[in-house]
Amino acid sequence: MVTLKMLAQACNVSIATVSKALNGAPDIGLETAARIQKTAQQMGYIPSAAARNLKTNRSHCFGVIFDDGTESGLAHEFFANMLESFKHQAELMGYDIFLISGQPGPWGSDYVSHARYRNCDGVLIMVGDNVVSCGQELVMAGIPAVAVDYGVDNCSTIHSDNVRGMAELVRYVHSQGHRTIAAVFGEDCPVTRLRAASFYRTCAELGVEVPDEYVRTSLYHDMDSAILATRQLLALPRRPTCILYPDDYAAIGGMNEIERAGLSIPGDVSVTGFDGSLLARYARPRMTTVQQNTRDMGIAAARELARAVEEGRGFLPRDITIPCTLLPGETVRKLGL
Amino acid sequence: MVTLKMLAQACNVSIATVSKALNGAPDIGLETAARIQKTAQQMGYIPSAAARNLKTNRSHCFGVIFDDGTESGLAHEFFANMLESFKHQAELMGYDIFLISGQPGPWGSDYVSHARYRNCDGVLIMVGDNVVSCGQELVMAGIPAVAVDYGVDNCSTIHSDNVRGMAELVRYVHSQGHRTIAAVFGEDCPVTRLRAASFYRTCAELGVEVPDEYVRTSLYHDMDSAILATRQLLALPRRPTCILYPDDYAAIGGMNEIERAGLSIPGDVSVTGFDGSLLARYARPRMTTVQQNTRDMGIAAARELARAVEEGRGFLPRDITIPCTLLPGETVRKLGL
DNA sequence: TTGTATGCGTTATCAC
DNA sequence: GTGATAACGCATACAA
Repeated sequence: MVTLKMLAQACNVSIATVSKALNGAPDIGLETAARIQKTAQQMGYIPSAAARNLKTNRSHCFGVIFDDGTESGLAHEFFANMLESFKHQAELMGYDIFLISGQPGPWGSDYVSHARYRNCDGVLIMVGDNVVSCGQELVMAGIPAVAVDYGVDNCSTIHSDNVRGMAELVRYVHSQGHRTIAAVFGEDCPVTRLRAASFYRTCAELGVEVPDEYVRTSLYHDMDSAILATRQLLALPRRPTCILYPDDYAAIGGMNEIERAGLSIPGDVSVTGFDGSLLARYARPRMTTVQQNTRDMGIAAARELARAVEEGRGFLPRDITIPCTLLPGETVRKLGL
Repeated sequence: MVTLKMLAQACNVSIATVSKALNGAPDIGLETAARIQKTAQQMGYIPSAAARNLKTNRSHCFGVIFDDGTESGLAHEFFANMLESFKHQAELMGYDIFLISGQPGPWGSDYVSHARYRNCDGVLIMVGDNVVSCGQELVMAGIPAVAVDYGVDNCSTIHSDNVRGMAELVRYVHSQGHRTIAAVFGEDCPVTRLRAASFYRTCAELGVEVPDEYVRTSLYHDMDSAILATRQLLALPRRPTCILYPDDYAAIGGMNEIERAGLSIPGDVSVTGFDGSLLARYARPRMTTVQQNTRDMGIAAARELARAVEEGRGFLPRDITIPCTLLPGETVRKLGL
C-alpha cells in the first residue's frame, strides 16, 4: 500500500508537503506540486478513507436504513427505485452509501449506534422497524437525518403529495360515473391518514356518500389482507362499483380475488392501485393507479440530507412534497350515467 | 463522543486496560473488567470503526458493485432480491454493506480504486460496466471478490443452473406438444451461451429441429428489442407455436406485441420467461417461467466472500451453481398431438 | 514555499 | 493483572 510517507521519501519532501500538494493547497510550489502529483499517479497512490475519517471526523458517506423484517425491503420496487436515485445523486455530491442495519454488532444492536459506529455524515431513513423514534435519537446524537415516506420526528421528510394524488384519483373515478366507491387503506400511519382524509373530503365535495362498510383496513404490500378486505366488500348487499387499494401489489391481490369470485374487471368491478409500479403497468388489464415520482423523491432526499450536513446545528427540518401523477389504465370502467 | 481515553479516566485505569476489558482479553481482572464494561454502557461508549480500520487494516465491510448506467440497477428485481439476501447473510457474519460506484471521487474513478479507498474486506460484483476485467484487478490489489451471474476472471462465481433450467423448460414445452419452438436470447455473454447451448442440445435430444430464423437475439430486460424480435418471429411463414424469452420482463414485452398482432396467448402463441419475478407471477395469464433462486444465490455469495476473506492468498476461486426451478403458468398451451 | 510536530481513537507489544 | 508506548495514515497549526 502506498502512503503519503512513501511518496514523501520518493520525492524528497516532507509528508506535509505531499499532503498539501495532493489536496491542492495554495501554498505549494507549482513545480513541486506537479512532481508530487505525477509520482503519486505513477506509484498508484490511493488515500485511506479510514485515516481521513479519523482525522477530520467526516466520513463522506450517508447511512441508509433499509431493513426488512419481512421479505419486503430492497425487493420493494417503490423503495428500491428511490434508493437507486438517492444513491446516484449522493454520489454526484461526493457521498458514498452505507447500508445501516439493526443487526447486533460491535456497536450494539440499533440503527443509531450503527450509524455512529461508522461515523455516517448523515442518515436516510427509508424503511425499518421502530424507525419513527430513531430520527429523534439520530438528531440528538448530532447526526442529520432525512426520512422518506415515513413521518419521522425532527427530520425533514420527503413524501408524495398523497392528498392531491388521492383527490385526483377519486375525481377520476367519479368522472367515470362511479358513485359507490369503496376504499381499502393500509395500516395506520401519517401517510394513510392523509390519504384517507383526502378520500373522505373529496367524496364529500363530490356529493358521494361513503358508508362505513365501504372502508376497510389492510396492510401495505400484503396480498392476504387485501384479499380478505376484497371478500368482505364483494359480500356487501350493495356491492361497490369501484375499489381503491392502498398500493399496486395489494390491488393485484384484490383483482385476483375479484376474478376468483367470477366477476370481471372492470366489467363488474373497477379497481385502482397506488405507486405506479411495473406490476401496474404490465398487469392485464393495465392498472389505473397513481404514480409516485420515486426519482425526484430520491434526488430530493439526497439534496436535503447534504444540506442538513452542511448546515449542521442550524438546520431546520421541513417537509418536501413531490407531486404524483394519475396513471389511467383499463381497470376503471366508464359507467353510463 | 466517548472514547477509550475518557473511559480510562472515569475508571482510573489505563487506556490499554479499557481496550482489553472491552474486547474480552483474558488477562484482565474479572472485577475490573465488569466495572469498565458497566461504565462504558453508562457513558454510551461506541467504538470508532475508522480507528479500528486504520489500526487493524480490516473494515469488516463488503463493497458491492451495483452500478446502473441505464435505469436497471437496484430497480432490477432479480438483482435487488439477491442483494437483499446477500446483505442479510453478510450482516449475520459481521460484515456491513458498502455500495461501490465508478463515479469519480478522491480515489479516482473506477470500482477497484473505490474499494481500496474504503478498504473493503471483499467485493461482490453484481452489476456494472466493464465489470469483467475488474475482478482480475481486484484480486491483484489483494481484495477478494465474488461475482454473481456474471462470469468474472479469477473470482468465484455464483450462478443459476442455466443449463438445467433451460433444458427443463424446453422439455416442458415439448411435453405440451410444441415442436416449432423459437427462442429469443439476450446479448452475448457466458450466461447467454450456456442457455443457448442447452436450448440447442435439448432440442436435438428431443428431435426438434431449430431453423436459424427461429432464433433471435435481443437484450436482457429490454422491451423494445424483445418486441422487435417478436415481430420478426410472428412474420415468419411457418409461425412458431412457442417463443422462449430471455427474461420475464422481455416476455411481457413479447406478450404485448403478440396481442397487438391480434393473436391470443396461449391460444395462438405460447410464451415463456426466465427469472420467476413478481411480474411473471401476477401477469395474466400467469407466466410460465424458470425461477432463479435469488435467496440462495445471495447467501452463497456472502458465504463465499467471507471464505475468500478468511483464506486470503490461499483462496481458490470456484463456480457455485444454484438450482433453479420450472414455474409452470398458463402461457404455454397444451397442443393436441 | 517547505518542514516539524501533534493528535484523531484504536490495537498490540512488552515491560512491570 | 495492569500500564506505558508505539504505530496505523492523514491533516493541519505553526515554526522556519
